[in-house]
Amino acid sequence: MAQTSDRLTARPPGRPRSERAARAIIDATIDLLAEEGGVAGVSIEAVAARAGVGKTTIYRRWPNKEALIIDALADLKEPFPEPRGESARDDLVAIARAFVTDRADKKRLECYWSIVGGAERYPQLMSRFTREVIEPRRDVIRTVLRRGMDTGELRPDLDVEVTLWLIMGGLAHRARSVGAGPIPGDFAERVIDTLLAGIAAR
Amino acid sequence: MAQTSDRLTARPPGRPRSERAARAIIDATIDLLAEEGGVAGVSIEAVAARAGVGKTTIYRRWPNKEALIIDALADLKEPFPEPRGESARDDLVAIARAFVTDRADKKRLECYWSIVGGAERYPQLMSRFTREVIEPRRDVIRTVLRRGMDTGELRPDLDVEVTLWLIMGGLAHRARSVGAGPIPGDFAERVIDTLLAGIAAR
DNA sequence: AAGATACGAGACAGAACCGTATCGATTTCT
DNA sequence: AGAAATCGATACGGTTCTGTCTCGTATCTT
Repeated sequence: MAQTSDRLTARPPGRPRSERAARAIIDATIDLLAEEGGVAGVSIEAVAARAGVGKTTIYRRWPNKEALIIDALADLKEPFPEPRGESARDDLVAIARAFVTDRADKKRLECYWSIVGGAERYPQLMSRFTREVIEPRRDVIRTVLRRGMDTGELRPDLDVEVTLWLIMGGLAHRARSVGAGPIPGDFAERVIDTLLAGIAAR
Repeated sequence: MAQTSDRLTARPPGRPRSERAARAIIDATIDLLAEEGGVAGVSIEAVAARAGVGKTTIYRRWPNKEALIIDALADLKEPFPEPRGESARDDLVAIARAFVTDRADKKRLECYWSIVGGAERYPQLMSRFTREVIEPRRDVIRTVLRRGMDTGELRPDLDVEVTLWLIMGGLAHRARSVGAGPIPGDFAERVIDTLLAGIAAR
């Protein structure tokens, strides 16, 4: 058998594509998306310049901006801390605190706002981001809530979906509101505890 | 005294500026801002075309896009229903319901997302919008919460600011998440009641 | 060494938009 | 009637970006 027909080591002829360039392009895309505060601010030219790459190198891999951003989003979905599962409150506080302080989560959140802001214009981007980044995170919170309902720590008749919107909406909003000053260190705890205790007198 | 010196009726010579054109420009700006999902989508050329107006007519009144949008935002601040004040829950539900269903509030909310999305790029726009549109609304909710604390309907040790973020963040997020389907008719009540009762078992 | 492909750089035409300028027509005051 | 300013329309040069193409160079396989 000729070596060229080995299906495991088969490789197209010529110089292989640079993995390094691909990484630089993805990174530049995410950074720009987070910084520019909108999909409109991410131009192929800006990505190429920041990545130190020719435009050709980008167009060889992606047909247009939207496809590039869609692929880049996959980069934001990965790491996620598994809740310890000892107490619903502790788990929620840990998640909320990461949401507010974690650097990776901060970038994620900025990309979130950039994409949500242009949701009408780029619906594919929005749905992809929702499916790959947001929903998995919602699922983790959902699991924590369900476990808390099972153990009796949370109300058995809890409205899980509404609670999800309250937690994520409250945190995301506060994190974005620059004018409101820096986020207090205990903000995450206060959100969870307010939600746990309720605002009605008893 | 010559008529021309009458300070009340004094008017510069020549054809006066068309009030009708000004309205059409403002309306077109708001509509575009809401539809395009971002400040970037609002171009002077698009505004002129939609308003049926020459670009000159816009530039005669505003020096650039940002100034135009800032003025246009004033249009979103006006009407606001005064809470009835009989019960904190009823007031909060009324506000939340308006937030989710009211047509004017819907447009307001879309403009909100457009502006928040580009907050880094247009900080003036963001701060103006916060001051003129968001804060007054927060104030109304704040008043309702304080009154509820006074009457004993709400906890005396309520964390008002956190509660504000939870309410507005939860509603705004749900209203924006297109992929999640239409908003259930009872969503506003469920948000307020979940918040009132808390999610912890008792 | 030869062939194939990718690389960064940059030229290119075309599109969109900015902000200014000019047009003849219109509206108001004197 | 005449002066003054606005009107919508459109032309203009300048900027930014798109997506294609062509350089000369670099890196692979055979």
